[in-house]
Amino acid sequence: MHNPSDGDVEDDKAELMIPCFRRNMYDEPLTSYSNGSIISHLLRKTVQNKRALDESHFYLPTSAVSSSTMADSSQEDQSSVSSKDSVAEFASPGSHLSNGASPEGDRPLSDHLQAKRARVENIIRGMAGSPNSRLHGDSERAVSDTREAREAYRENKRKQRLPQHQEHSLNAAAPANRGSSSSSGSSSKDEECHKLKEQLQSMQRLLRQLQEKFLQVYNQEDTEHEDRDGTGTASTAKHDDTTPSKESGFRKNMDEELERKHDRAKGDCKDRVKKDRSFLTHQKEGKNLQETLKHELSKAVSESVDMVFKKLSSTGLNQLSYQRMCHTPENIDVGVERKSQVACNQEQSHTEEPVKPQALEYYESTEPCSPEDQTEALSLVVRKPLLSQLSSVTPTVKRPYPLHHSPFQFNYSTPLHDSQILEHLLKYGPHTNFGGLPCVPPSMDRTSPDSVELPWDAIAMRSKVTSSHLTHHPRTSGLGPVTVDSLCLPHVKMECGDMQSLAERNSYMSLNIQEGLTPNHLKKAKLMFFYTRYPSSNVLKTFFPDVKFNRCITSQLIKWFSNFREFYYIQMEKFARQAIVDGVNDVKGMSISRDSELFRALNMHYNKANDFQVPERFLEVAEITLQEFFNAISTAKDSDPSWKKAIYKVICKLDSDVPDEFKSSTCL
DNA sequence: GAGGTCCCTG
DNA sequence: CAGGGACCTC
Repeated sequence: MHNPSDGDVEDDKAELMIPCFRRNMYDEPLTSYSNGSIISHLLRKTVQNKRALDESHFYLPTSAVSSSTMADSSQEDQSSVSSKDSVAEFASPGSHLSNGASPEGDRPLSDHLQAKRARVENIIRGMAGSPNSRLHGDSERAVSDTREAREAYRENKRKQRLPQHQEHSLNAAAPANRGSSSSSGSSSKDEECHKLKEQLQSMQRLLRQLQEKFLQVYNQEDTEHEDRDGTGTASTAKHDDTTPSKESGFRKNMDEELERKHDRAKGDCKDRVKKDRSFLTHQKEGKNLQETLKHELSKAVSESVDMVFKKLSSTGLNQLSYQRMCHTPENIDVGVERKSQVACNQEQSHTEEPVKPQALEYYESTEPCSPEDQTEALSLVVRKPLLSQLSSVTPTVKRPYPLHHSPFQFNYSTPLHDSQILEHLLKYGPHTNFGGLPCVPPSMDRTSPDSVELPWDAIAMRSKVTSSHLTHHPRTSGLGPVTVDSLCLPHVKMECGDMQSLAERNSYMSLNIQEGLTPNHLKKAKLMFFYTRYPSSNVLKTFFPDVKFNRCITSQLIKWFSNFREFYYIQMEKFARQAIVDGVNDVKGMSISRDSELFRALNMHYNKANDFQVPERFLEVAEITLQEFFNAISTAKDSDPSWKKAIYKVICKLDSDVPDEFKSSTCL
């Protein structure tokens, strides 16, 4: 495409860079928004401009350049690369102006130089120009490709330019402002634009200062490294390409443009540069300064972009975006907190000046609305339980997790919603569990799709916890303050009044007449295993008060725990050996968390319904056990037939007290 | 010998 | 998980 003008580029290098510079600065980013035709169009324009200038066909006055009016008819045929087109292209704007620049040849050569100067001035003014005209003008580009091409052409004639991405943002943000550059939006918009403009101007001033210093250094080195410009540009562009953000394109273009500016300025400011050279006598210093300036320059550009973006994000874009979010809150992963915050944002949206970029704040901040406000705003009963769960389970960790994953992780202080209790009371009934163990009977229907799968008694227990045993087991799960302890049904009995009394009677009626052990007893025994691995007969008698103990029953209970231990130790040995096979060298690597496979295996065995919050102490004991096995096996002690006995001896000392709740006769 | 545990088997 | 035998401790 450059072939037509390859031969005569050199003379007007400075000017020729100007259109390129402008495109890179403002127009090229547009291509990233999908319009390839604009690229080719602009490239053609570059060639045409070159030719027009080289041939000194005419002088394009500043006033003409600043004009945004142009006959569409002259733009329709821009696609063809011909001198004729270029003439028409430049002639048209002029012909529409009062001074009516002549198309051909009657322009003296001195005017050419004047034109150069005017264009340079235009560029400089363009950097400090108001974004308004561009904002409005560019918004038209989205209409159609043809329209965009025209508009791009038109833009090419304008002085005022704003970084493309910025305009793009405003485009998306304020479609209502689309229209001619002269049309004004609301007064607040203008204010915003004005502020933006000022900000941009200040940044541009800074940029120019840096640029000048940059040029000094570059020109100082110029004599030694003639080809440095190319590599410098390439490296700069390469550097910026590594930035994956949307800004990178802009920054890249800015840098490229600055490089070109530097070239241009080399031509324009040679005198000044020569003077400057005399001050830069030390190459090394110059290099350092160069690097510093490069850094400063890119930083300034980056900051400028950030500031503009920040500013823009606080204007129409976010008004619209968060309003959209407000209207479709379900599109977001919302807890009720967020929903309520939407309500707050909606309130705020009525004000004309959102102070912060709310689209961002929407996700980051939870402050704007107080919990009281949330409650007030959310009158739906359905949501309230969710709200209370989210806000009270782990106030500091705002992680809404499904209830059915950890049904017992409730805060003691959590007020249980009446409808929730009622729902479960109706669903399961008090008899379901009150007559049995604190845990859910195997036969219990737990397949309810309802998120609250825990038995009603467990729910009821949440609201009131007695808890002497809390002092015994202060450590709780990391997920919630409720320990396994609160799970036990006895809480209900002790604190739930009539209903609990009913359950108690039921319990006695159903269990006291039984002489044998029931599945509920077995389940209770398994849960007790989390606290004690070696319960004495007395302990068993204490915690199974509803069992008529005889030798057989005692033996059976003891046998149960023996079996529990067996499984426990088998698992420990298995995992310890596996760890050794896997190359674990240090016993410190043998830890057990609730995510551990070993824990899951144990939990599956002793807490199959997973409706019991395993006490942290059990994890500790299990970890110690595992480490004991690990040490014994890794030191080949397992060659001794009775090598496990030493381990048993250690573990049996780690028993904890079983929570008093297990003693309750209503438990069994 | 009673009580308890471990180990094996089904 | 139960049954049963071997073994240990008191």
